[in-house]
Amino acid sequence: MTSDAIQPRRSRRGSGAVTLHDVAKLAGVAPITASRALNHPTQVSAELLKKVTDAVSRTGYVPNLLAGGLASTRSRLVAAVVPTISGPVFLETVQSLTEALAARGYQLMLGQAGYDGTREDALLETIIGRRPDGIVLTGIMHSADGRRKLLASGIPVVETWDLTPTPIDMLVGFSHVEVGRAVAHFLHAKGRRRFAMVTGDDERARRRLDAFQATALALGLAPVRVQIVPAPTTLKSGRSALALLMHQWPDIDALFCSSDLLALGVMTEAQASGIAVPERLAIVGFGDLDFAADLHPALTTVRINGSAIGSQAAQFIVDRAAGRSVEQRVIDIGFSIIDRKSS
Amino acid sequence: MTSDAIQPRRSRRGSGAVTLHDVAKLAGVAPITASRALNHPTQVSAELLKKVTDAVSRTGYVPNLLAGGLASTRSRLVAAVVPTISGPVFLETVQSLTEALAARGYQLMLGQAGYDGTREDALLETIIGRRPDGIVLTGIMHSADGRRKLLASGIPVVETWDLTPTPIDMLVGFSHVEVGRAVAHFLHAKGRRRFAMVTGDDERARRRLDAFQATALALGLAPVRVQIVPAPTTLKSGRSALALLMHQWPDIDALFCSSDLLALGVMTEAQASGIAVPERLAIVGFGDLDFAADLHPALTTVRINGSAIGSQAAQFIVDRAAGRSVEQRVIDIGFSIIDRKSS
DNA sequence: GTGAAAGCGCTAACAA
DNA sequence: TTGTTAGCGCTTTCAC
Repeated sequence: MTSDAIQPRRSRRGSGAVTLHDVAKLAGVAPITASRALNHPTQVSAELLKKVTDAVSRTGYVPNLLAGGLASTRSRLVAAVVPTISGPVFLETVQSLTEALAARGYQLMLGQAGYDGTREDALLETIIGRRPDGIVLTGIMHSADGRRKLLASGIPVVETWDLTPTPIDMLVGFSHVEVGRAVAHFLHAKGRRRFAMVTGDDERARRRLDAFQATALALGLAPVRVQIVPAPTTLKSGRSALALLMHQWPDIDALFCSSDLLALGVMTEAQASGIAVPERLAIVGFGDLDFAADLHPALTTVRINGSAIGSQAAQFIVDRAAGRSVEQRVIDIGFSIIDRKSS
Repeated sequence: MTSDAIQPRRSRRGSGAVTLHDVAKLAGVAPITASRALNHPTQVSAELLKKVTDAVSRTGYVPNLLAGGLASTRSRLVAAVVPTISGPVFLETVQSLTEALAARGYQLMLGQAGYDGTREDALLETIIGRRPDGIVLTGIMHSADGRRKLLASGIPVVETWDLTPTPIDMLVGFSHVEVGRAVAHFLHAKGRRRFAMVTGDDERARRRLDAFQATALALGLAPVRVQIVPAPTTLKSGRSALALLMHQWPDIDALFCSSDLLALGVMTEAQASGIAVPERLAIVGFGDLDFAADLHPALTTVRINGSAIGSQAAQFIVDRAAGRSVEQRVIDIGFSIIDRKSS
């Protein structure tokens, strides 16, 4: 297995893996020079560079990023916290974040906090312990204690998917209140008058609900009929929510769902029980997931540009790491209502 | 912000964060003793333990895991590689892996290799560079070069979601060939005779296809009609695949889809174009995603116990890290066909 | 049960 | 352009 040409150093400690010292020795240079050749190739002569890269490929050297991070206080690691990876809502954000970071030599580590926030503190501890160059928070968080820990850590933090009045550090999101308002106006303009909402039990969805209700009232409509379902939302809870709603208030004519998955459940139930969409009931989702455009009927939904959120968050962190001062710390990414057949 | 009681050490280098030295000084003990108190509380006196934990909470100390990992050659980090996190197939596995590892003090770092394997090498390099205590591979990988790198790194590797004849190290999966066979027999037993398959363009799905075809032939049936779609599979590609299939071979009576998402697309298209499911066309999916049971009609599908895969993979790695020798290195987790209304 | 010394593998700072 | 020195913050080894 191991080549006879290479004599691994033997010592009481250490992993036994090839180190920069081995590479340097083989190339006939000092360790720091090998380090420079690899990290700042422009600062060394072409000849030396070649000797070092040769030595690297001959030994199969893989830099120890733990050691590098410790010495340079730059781990090239960014942590992202999501409620759960099963929730498809943040996938687009995480995906674009991963790519934007990878392109700049950073790596993403994903943490799941759970919707209830139980693991939040333990998670923060392990995250901060890895000394990431940035932390991206999506859609949750905010025990006072968590805020304090983050602040104390001195690590750049980007909050996303919301606009809070008091951001910890940087922020890229949109207004959930505006979403609720806009959807109410949208449905009203379509001639709908008896609104209902199915919403997951999380804080942001509730803010959309509140604004949706208030706007309906302001428009002189009947009270919004509400069905709360546990987070994370599922197709199943959408189905049963519609069944309950139709049983209690058979005359509703428009339904705003707090996620596209709920909307899919609602549409499934509607189909199974012969409720015509959109004729009898207009349906609006939230998230504009992959499948929304291809449902039958195609789903009207609120689109959030998750990619933009991810790449902007990456930009924030990379700028900070480069020592550039970020003057615009809060970005409102907005949203749009995609008008399709279901409404 | 910062308490006046604590004087952070000033030096030319370092992050300025609270270190174990600071904690030790405040507690009036040697650094190594503070380290013991935190990592092996049973080895120190109760009195000393209290002094140290007090100092920790007063300073807000968060251990630097980079330094710890470097010194101990145990990073308490496990890397998982998936094709993409948008593919819902591996979510259950990743989720249970995360939880099983977190419960044992390990953290998961997620890497996306892409379905084409372009980023595979670069990804491996960064992963190995972090010196994880284990690497879990799901559903992809296997350039000869990648195998070599993994082998050379000496890091425990668990391959999942497949049974390969020549595993790199450890393996927990199931036979895709058996799946293809079983589904063919299942549909045959249901009285279906003219099979079709819609399948994503990835190697494992193709192996299921091959077995499905071969078994159909062995059963004396007509050739399986096949529609290949690009990976990752989507609802949309399911819709258009069914449209194409029905156009060319309107008499097919059973359709095996390589993912539940494809099946959902197929069912959507069937509904949109008035094809009765299961009367005229039986549909079988793969994955048993969350939503499968709640579709209308409920989706018959192949269930893989993703949680079991994840927790077994975690067990493998933790055992290895603890120095326990793993004698059973290959585990066949099996699969089952969940018989619902769509067939 | 507690501590001193040494070193994990790398890079910042300063020289030459 | 290259090298020397001294650490980054922690844990191992060995001694008391």
